[in-house]
Amino acid sequence: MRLSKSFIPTVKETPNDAIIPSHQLMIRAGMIRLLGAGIYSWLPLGYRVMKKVSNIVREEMDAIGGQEFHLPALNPIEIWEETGRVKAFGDSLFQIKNRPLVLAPTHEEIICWIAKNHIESYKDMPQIWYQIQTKFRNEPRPRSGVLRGRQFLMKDSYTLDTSWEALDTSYDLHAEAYKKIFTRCGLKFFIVGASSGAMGGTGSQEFMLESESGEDTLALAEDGSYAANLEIATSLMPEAARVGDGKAITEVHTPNVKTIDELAEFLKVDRSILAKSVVYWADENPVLVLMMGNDELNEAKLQAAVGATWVRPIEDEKLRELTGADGGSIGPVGLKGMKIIADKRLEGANGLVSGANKNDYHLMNIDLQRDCNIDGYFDLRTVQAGETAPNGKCKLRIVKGIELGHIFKLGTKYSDALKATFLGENGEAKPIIMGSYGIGIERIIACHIEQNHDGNGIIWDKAIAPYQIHLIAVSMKSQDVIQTTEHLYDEIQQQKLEVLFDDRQTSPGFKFKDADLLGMPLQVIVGEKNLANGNVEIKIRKSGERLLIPLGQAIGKIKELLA
RNA sequence: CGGGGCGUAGCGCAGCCCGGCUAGCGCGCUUGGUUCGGGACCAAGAGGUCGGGGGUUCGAAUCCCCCCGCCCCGACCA
Repeated sequence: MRLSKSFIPTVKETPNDAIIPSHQLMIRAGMIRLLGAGIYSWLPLGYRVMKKVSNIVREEMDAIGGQEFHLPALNPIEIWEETGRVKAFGDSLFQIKNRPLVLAPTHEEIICWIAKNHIESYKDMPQIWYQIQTKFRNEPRPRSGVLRGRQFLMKDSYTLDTSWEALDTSYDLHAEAYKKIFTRCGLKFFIVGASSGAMGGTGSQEFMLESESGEDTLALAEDGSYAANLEIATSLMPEAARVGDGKAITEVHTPNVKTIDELAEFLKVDRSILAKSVVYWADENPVLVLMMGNDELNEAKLQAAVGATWVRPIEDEKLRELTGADGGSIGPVGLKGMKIIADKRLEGANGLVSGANKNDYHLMNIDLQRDCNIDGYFDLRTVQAGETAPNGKCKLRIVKGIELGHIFKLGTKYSDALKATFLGENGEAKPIIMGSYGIGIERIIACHIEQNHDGNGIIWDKAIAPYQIHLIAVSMKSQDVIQTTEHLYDEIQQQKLEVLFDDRQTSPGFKFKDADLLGMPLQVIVGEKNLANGNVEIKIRKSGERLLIPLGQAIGKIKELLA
């Protein structure tokens, strides 16, 4: 492609609306343009990258036996109602105004619909079905360029299996394919255990990229032995021990003591014998949660523990109505009308201090076994940086991450809802066991730039670079330079290499800056002085290294460097 | 949806507080000329419903009210 004839609108100045490097550079390099919040046009240069990434994904999906579909983005709303997901997605599901249709945010329903109609026997499975298509979600707050958009390109695949064991195999195939995909795209990623959320199922993992711009929080063991989304992360923390032979409960007056820190200070005791009580709504039901000391409650864990579809802190007024006291004086002893659960660290503990359900009073020497009806102990605390990793050998660090992909053992949620069954060997009808696996194509691109750029621009990996070579005619005045670059341009194309040829009538500095901004792996620079000595220059974008090569050997060297 | 910021030429911004000549600057763009190894120089140009609507005023980019859009933080994110 000749730059003089191309539409690659580069921008010198950093756009005002872009904060993170990938977003700024995608705009500056003429890859994308904003149309509305979370809606982007992909311009030719960006679309080349999108196609390359899609092809890598396609190759690896095909390699594990995947079959590519092209599915409708317009879906009858009835199907979504059958699985209860019109309600589950809520406002983030786009609905069409003049027809009972929705814009598909994902495709479990449609896959399941096809399976229901055509998968009849255990002999028809396993199947791996995938698509690379645009999804629509009415995100309340799109952000960070293409990292979170309202319309985005996603690869999803779905596996259909006859048993949970077979699902494990399909799942593992995906995990391996995903590693290859992200590696081929030149990303430094890692895999974390993730929450299954309200989707049910037996497990899920996320492929994450460490980044300050990430929306997820992750706990990572320093020795690499453990990585988990903070929603499910655990650490080794001492549990409360049983002490002495149970003193009787005593009430103490604790005026104006509201927080755990104030309480510890007031009573001159260690935080570890304090049991913090918080009350949450869990699907319309109040639940009291006991945490040790100042341990922070993890709402995702709470939601999973109580099996709720949503949880949120209770309102102050309602709290008073249900317990007779305000937050800070709430406790588990004698509390009626709600479930009480506690963090594992408090399992069976005694000698504890908690609120008396009477403002400005606390109870001491509480024995959870003797004095309370605890409905269950769960891991409910939020892991903090510096805590001991589960293997006991190192510390955990907490980082931000961007989710690139998610693999999910779905189970029978959708096949049950849509009655997608098959006949087993003994003639019995059973629900199809499903898995679902997503990759954000645009996130791969943005993340690649996040990880591979410098002050001058993008640094593409050759696997997904829009072009391999950026050929620069330094001076458009010299006939020698023009003829040589024109000749090189032809030769490179004959070698089936992709080349962007800067044949514009503009100053050398302008061309060099654009070349660094656009970030092709190799720059082939033809200038008058070097050419007079029979040489051309090859600059390696990543290292900045410059090689002087005799003109006749240029093609060979280029091929060698790109091999 | 809560909090904050912004909206003036294609891009980046000044002007607004304290209303007043023809609304400015840099980059980019057009034409001519000079340049040609790190975003060149000279000259001449084109380009604006000052986000939209309403109001106050002799007079509004500027003050008041309503609306829209974009960005950031939070909530949310099968």
